[in-house]
Amino acid sequence: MRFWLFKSEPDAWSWDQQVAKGDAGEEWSGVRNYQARNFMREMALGDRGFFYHSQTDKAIVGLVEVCATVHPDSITDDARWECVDIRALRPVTTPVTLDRIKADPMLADMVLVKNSRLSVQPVTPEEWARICALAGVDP
DNA sequence: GCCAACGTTGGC
DNA sequence: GCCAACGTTGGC
Repeated sequence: MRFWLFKSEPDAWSWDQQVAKGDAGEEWSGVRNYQARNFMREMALGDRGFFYHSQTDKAIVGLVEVCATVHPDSITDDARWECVDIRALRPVTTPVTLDRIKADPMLADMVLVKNSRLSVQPVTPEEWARICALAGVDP
């Protein structure tokens, strides 16, 4: 199993909206960046991810699971763009903020820190375990 | 609201 | 194929 991070502006698509979709999940549509799309192509069913709120919160607020592998993005006819579906697994107990991540030597190399603009990004198993511990949530 | 970083587009 | 111009993102 691999680990990922999905970034969203809460004004556009929030954790609460994701939770409201239940186990059926929702398309992670709207990604228009090749790097991000390529990561989604690598995702397998059951892969886990962090749900990160950019802009206002700047924090990881929940855990998600990939519930459909890559398929055409339904909101465009442009065949270049594909996406996966994700569903909410559980919320974190303590949101892990960007400041907290930057302050942690174990997390200093995260893509979130190195390339803040990439909206879908890989997370290492070590980073996954560390952030789950900080968040007070089962991995 | 500003600005830096970065990705994409299009002219050559 | 290069590179300047432009648009977008996201932290501050």
